[in-house]
Amino acid sequence: MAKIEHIDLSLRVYDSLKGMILSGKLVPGQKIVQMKLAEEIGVSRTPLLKALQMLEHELLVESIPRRGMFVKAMKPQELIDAFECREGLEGVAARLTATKITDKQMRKLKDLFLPFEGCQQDIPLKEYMQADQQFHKLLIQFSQNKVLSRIEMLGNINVISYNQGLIRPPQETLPEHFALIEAIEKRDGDLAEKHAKAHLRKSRDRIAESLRRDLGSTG
Amino acid sequence: MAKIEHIDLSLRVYDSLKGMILSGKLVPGQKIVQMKLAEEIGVSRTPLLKALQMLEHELLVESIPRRGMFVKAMKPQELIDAFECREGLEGVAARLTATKITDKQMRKLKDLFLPFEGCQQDIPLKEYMQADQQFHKLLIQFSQNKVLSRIEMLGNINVISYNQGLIRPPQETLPEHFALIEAIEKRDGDLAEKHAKAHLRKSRDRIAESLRRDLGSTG
DNA sequence: ACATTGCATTTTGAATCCAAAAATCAATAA
DNA sequence: TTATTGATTTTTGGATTCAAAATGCAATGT
Repeated sequence: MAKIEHIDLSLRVYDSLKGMILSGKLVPGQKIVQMKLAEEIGVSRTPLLKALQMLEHELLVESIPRRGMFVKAMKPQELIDAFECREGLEGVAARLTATKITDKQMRKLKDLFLPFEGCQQDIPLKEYMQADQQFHKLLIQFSQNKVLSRIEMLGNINVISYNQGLIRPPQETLPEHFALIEAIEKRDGDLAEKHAKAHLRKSRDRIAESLRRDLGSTG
Repeated sequence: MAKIEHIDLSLRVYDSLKGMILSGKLVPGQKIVQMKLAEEIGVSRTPLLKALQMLEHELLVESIPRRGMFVKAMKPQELIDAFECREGLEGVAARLTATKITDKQMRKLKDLFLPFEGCQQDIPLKEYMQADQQFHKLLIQFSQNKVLSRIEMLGNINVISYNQGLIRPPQETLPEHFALIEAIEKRDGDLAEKHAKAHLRKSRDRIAESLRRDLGSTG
């Protein structure tokens, strides 16, 4: 007999909300009035609140006690902070993955960027971003480190950067991805960590640069 | 006029519960019956649940949907995973701190281990552990990375290891702390990261070793 | 004795209710 | 006109209630 999945309401609300935020349907900075949103989704405040708390840990929602919850508007400095964390964590992930990865998993990693291998100039941004996203996700998954997998924040940083127009061009990052993949294929943990960190370091620098420009123009 | 602090009930419950868990008053593996515990603390299930969810993110509580919440009993492998994460994150923290630390903060770091400088053999374990704990906390604080500071899990790993008797002797780790402090004082980010990572690496190895012994005897 | 079924109890997840804090807005004073 | 005060409404945090799932247990059959 078929096993019926009783998925918690809060999880469904979580998925739905996360989609709304990442897609921009809920705009950054916007106040979330619990009763209104709950009604809109068609649930009570209880599961909504639980979902919001989850999203808070993912840097997608910000809570100010006794004031309310807001769709998080990440400022450049905080994005930089997040990239610094990723640098440490994905460095670890790359090292671990390099020592543990199976051939089948390796295949999966490599396939991700195959569609873009030929094109020299016109890589479709959105598709590339999704591949990038998936790549980093798999890197962590293949590391088999359960604690690492639970640091949810990691997965959103790319989309947030993308939404803010703060990403480097694919022509620049694609070779970096290939370099990392190559190091992993060689099962060279040290080198994999080095490439992963350098990759994220450069993305961080890109944001830091635009932060300096902003400060220069406004302050 | 004095500003009255309206601290949320859930935060008070959180503090109280965290103390109970870390001190061992709530024993690992034990099921948490929400109604019973709420009654014991003298609140309703609402703020208790919020506190429990916070503690889940800190690896102190485990939730199994539709089954209940349990005081987390961390298995060696998970502890190893956590140390691997710390290795990445505190490596970053050490590097950042080395570039940003003020003289006053430097003083604070150095003072932590002064009480143990003289003693060759009989360093009081508990006090040393607390200094260690505080040291790693300050390292992250001084890095001024807000995202890093929010990864709450980091703070508990030391106490958990201590509770499980899985720590190296102070005679071994004290020099490592001094080496890290020295690198920071020289404002040498690279070296600070190297020392921080090596320090945690060794602690991880210590746990991995005991895991191998366990497996050897039971499997 | 041991496994299986069905019933009663407990406990979780979700909805609702309530009080206190915060936001809104109009009336008043500077 | 711009602040300030105070009443009104809204919204949050917490308590309570309710339904459905999980657990425990006893009765039954093998």
